Amino acid sequence: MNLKELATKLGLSPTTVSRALNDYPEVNEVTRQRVKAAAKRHNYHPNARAIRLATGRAMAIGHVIPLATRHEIVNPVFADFIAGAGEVYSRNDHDMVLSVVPDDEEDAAYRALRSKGNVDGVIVHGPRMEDHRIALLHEIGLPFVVHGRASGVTLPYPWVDVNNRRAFHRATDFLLDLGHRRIALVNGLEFMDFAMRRRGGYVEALTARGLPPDPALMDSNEMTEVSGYRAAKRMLASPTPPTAFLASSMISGMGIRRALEEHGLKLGRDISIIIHDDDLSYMKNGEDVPIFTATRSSVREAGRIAADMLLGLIAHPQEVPPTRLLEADLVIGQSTGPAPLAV
Amino acid sequence: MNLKELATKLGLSPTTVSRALNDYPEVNEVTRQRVKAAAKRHNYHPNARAIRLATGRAMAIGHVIPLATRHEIVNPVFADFIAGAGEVYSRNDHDMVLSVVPDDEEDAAYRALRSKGNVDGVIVHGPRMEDHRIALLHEIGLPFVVHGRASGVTLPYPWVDVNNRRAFHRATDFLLDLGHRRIALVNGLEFMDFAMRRRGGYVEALTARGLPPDPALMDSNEMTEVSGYRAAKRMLASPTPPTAFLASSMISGMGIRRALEEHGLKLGRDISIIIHDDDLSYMKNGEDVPIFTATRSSVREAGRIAADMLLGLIAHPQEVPPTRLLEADLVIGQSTGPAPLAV
DNA sequence: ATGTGCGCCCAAAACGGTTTCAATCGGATG
DNA sequence: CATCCGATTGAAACCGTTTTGGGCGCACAT
Repeated sequence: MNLKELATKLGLSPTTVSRALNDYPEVNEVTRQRVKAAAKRHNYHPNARAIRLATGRAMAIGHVIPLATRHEIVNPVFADFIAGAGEVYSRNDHDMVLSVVPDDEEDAAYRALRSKGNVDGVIVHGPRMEDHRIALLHEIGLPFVVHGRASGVTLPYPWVDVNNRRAFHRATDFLLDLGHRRIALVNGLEFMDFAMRRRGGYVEALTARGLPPDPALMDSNEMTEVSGYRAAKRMLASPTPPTAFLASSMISGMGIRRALEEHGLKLGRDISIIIHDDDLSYMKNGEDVPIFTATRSSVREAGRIAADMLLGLIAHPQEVPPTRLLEADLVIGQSTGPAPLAV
Repeated sequence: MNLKELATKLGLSPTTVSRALNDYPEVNEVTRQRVKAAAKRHNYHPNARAIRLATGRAMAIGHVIPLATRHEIVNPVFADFIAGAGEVYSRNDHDMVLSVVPDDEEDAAYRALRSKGNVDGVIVHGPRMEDHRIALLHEIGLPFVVHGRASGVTLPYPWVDVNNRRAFHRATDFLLDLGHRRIALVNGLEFMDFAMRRRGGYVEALTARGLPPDPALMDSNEMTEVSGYRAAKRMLASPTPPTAFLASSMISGMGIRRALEEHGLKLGRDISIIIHDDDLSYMKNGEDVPIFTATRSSVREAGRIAADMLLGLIAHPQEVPPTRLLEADLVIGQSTGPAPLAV
């Protein structure tokens, strides 16, 4: 059942039927109702491929997921971000198209999306410092929103980000207020912009209290259970081990906890942990009571906001790119306590 | 730059240019080279929307992700499955389109995908017992492959699944051989087909040794850290606690471990755990040495296989649907040991 | 010389919608 | 009564490909 068939069945022209269904004002209200009823009755759904060709719009948003050939890490927060963004797309009759490409083909993927025209815009994931994708997308003229920011990029661009710096500053302050002085940072890879900012907040808080940051207490790695475990193991083996950990993710936090347990250290009494909690649906930080004290910010909500922003940008291009900075909550759980008196 | 422009620039008809680029035999080899060179030089990429309309194929595969309105669990294995499938799609010039829809609109989403024609086929995720989606897809004539199986569905249908029953049978046997007699099962939700099969394997192994399954040792819940923790807490509070746990996922396993630690039980000595490990890229079960003894099967590889199967099915429809049963490895880690002598 | 067949290419018709431009009609205006 | 206008509708062009159905020229067999 296509438009032409429906039109003849109604004794109308395809033009009128199309206009009736798309709520154009110039069609008689009676006709419109008749058309809509017939469309429903005959279960007519306009062919998406034809619409896209005719309108020149893809009605789709792209997400390029680079598949790192070496470490092959699929970002764990990705699923939740996608879920949030996807909700918004569905509500607005847009498709979400994911391109999984080897990371050395990422630029080509953006160019292809643009020139083949199968998306109207893209979300940029996991920005790095000086991320070159922003300039690329500007150049090829593909609307986009960055999830995160890219320090060092001078062009203005639209983004949605968590205030990572402030979150980690607060978390560090919280530990300092509890008397901790040797606070370890188990961070993500620091060429990632968010990780750099977190480190910035941590260092800032320490130096504000006259404490020089200790390189031996700073780890930067992929945010996996194992690397959290290893970092903690290494630091705990030191003659002057930390009394508190600041971890970049729930998963690293679990690795740290495993290391602590092997050392017979009781969480919240002998040693403290604060994590950053992306509020992942499959990895809740406890239900009623949080497992870890945490800085929390829902990545799913970030997905919704970014998707909304991008659709808005496509519909009404702005001269000055919109931005949105989300603040993380500090939730107090059972993983933090006063610093033990002796080292 | 579109086909027509390229054609006039070459002094050829669009027909010939199209044929040259698509490697039709009836075009002169010299002409073909000339066309291809020009296409590359002018950076010509055929418009995907036009191709789709003209060919009637969407060159895209759909994945419908129901967004449970109540518990809102985004399946943690989903990201890795998608990554695997996405690799295959990219290699075959297909798009992957994700539809995130409220779960009561899932059927409508499949119908819409079909009638609007924006995908050529779909992957069905998370099949349940008697899953009605299989009949639905048959009815509307949309090619599909199920990731998992649906017991009780009599229609033949294509699927890719892990041998969950055998995996859990083997794991249970392994624990029995170590002398464990009170083995707990911390399972996923048992209306899910995979969970049912796992329970089947577990019960089978127990009864084969004359041990009646104890309902108090069987938990069925969402596979989160918290629910693993709770199940373990509850069971450990019993006067006759288990000496071993069988967990449906890495994440539940971590929750169980947290409970054990609170009870001061040493993993691998006082108590054993075997998990099922989907080999998620962001949640490796250790690197050199496994954290948990586990039944392991890469969900990412399953994604690749399912995608391949679906593309094949679309290109060459089969009368008898292909199926693929993957066997899980049993990898021995440090979380298992002989049953303690006293209860 | 006359078909015949093949190699190569093109004009035009799809594909299924949207959009531009024009037409019709009844009623209001002057 | 002629004209103009707003309300409706339709014919046809268009979006950018693929595909159908020739067409032309040349070699080869008859």
